[in-house]
Amino acid sequence: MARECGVDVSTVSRCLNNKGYVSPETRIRIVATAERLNYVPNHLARSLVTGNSHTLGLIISDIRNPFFAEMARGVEDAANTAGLDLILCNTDLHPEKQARYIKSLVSKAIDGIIVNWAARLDPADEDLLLSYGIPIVLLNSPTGVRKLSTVSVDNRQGGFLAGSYLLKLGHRRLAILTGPENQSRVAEREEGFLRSLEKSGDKASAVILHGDQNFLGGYQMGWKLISDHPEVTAVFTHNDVMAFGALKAFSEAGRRVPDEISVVGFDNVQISQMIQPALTTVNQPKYEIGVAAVELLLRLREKPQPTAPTHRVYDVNLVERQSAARLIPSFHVVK
Amino acid sequence: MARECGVDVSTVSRCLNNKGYVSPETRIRIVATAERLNYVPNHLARSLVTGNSHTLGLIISDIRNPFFAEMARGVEDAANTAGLDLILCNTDLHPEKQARYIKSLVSKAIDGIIVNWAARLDPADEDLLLSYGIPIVLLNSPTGVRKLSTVSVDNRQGGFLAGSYLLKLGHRRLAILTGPENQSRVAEREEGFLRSLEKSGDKASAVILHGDQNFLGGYQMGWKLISDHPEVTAVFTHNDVMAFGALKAFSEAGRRVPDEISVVGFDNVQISQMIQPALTTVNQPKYEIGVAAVELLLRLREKPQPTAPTHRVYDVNLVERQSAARLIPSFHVVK
DNA sequence: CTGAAAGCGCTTACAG
DNA sequence: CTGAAAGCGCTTACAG
Repeated sequence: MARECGVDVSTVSRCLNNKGYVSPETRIRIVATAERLNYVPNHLARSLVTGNSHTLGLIISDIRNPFFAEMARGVEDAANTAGLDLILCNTDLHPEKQARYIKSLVSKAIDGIIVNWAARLDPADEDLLLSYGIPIVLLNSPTGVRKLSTVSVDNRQGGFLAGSYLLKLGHRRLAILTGPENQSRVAEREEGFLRSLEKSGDKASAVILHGDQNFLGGYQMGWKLISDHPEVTAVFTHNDVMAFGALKAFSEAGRRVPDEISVVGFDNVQISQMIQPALTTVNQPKYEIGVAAVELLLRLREKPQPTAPTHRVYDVNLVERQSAARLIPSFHVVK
Repeated sequence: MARECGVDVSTVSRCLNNKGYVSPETRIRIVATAERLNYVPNHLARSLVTGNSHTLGLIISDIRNPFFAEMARGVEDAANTAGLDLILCNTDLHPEKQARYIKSLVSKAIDGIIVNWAARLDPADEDLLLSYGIPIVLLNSPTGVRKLSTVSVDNRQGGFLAGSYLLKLGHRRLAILTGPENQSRVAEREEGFLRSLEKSGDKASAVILHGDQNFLGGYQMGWKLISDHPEVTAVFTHNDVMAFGALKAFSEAGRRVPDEISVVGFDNVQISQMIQPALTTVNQPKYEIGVAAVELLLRLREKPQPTAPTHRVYDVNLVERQSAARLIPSFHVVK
């Protein structure tokens, strides 16, 4: 490209990057030949010199989870706007897979990593991550985060909103279908829900079932609930997909939603408005979370490294649809 | 790292890459210091020399579409197994955005690109793509592909299966809710469906509605169908999400599925089994398509470039669930 | 305003 | 078996 044009590579470099002086005539000539040759500069070589690869890494459990797909789209759009590419990594929450990915990203001089951390985060993990010297933002707040920045959602508030809403509809026999207790998210949503019961002063009670955080888990717990606790009239699930599972179980068992049993989910994934009845659920700003994570990353890249971590917490809100309704006493099944 | 250990960088390189001779003693020493220093080799520098970046590009319209999410997961898993990272690009089917992404990937010396091509593919496009000298695999077969390899699905067969199935259930007044006619996929599925009607010999007829290929499009066409063609008892949609939209419209209109109207979708995305009634649909091996695309890419990377393109076409199959049923004459609404 | 030189951190023949 | 040398394709001060 340079010899084709009769100038030095350094001149081409200055020209195409718009830095340093280049005479108008040479500029025109260079741009013209670049176009003619369909010249694509080698970004790798540039990265090796400048030390930044214009690439971001996103580490999540599984892109097939619509929650992550929506968030990933926010990340990708924000990255793209900033001129960065996005490397996608699915860990299935395996810490070893996560560690492998991080190492691979670091070796590619990645500009930053956004990660939905797989397990508990102990101080040693944090120090290791920090030692790589690249910006890192967590998409959740695993217990124990002290030095890394995070973007998350007010899970307690979400649980509280769901509980308050069901109480307001007149329900007193409630249930929570949720995931493994050791996850901070799970614990927080449950806590918020239970706090709404306490605050109400009514003698409302809640059955708590733990299971897998997916469709099948929701389905199984749905059946278990019906057989073990037929008195329950309202259910809060840890996420939307579990709500879909519960809905299926209730339908198979002949329990009509929302007439006989109300269901409130969490996430507000796109499908929740497509199903019948449309799901009442706690909305998380998934796309915005993705965008915010990129923003934090870019800010970390500017500042000197050992800066105080930022924690951005988004509010959630309840989206009323058709899966929850006022308790009709006549429909109330008594054991 | 090299001086820390008292050996030359070239020795470190040979050792860590397991190529060339390294004495057992030095090997041990090198591995030990590498571990102690938590040394991560700079992959960028290596790529600059070897000319391959161990990264793949995946270009699709939108990762939030569950069809692509499932395919993307297949791509990512296969890439990961081969030691490659995956760059994700969402184009929203904008050709300019697509072109920008491709250029960016090429400049990063990407090992290959998998792309769900956005528009028609004319010979000039193909030549441009080929000129980059990197492996490229298309995830669809836009009309006009001659020199690029593709992985796709037998869309005609899918349409045919759906049509035959509905005919077998006794339906004679049918409808197709589909997307814009200029897309080859759309045309093929429609063709296959219509061929099943012709072959049957029955005097069956099909209403054809065109609209947006998403939930809203399916919803709108669902309503339109009910008001303009109330005699129709069975519907085939271009994809599952459109089926969800139609289902919602039918439900709102008080038309019971499958008793009064049957619905068959296309794709078999995970949610199709979660909804009520579970969707009968034509299954595409989405994950396998993603894996196959990576395989083709790797094969292209081995062979000398101007090799004959490969076209892998997957079979589809009908998944019977609850949204389609035998026509019950008494339920048949006559205009 | 432009070219020559050094260097980014590796790999790869090639001497020794 | 190991080191010295050249080079991957750029960028970045620095002369001229």
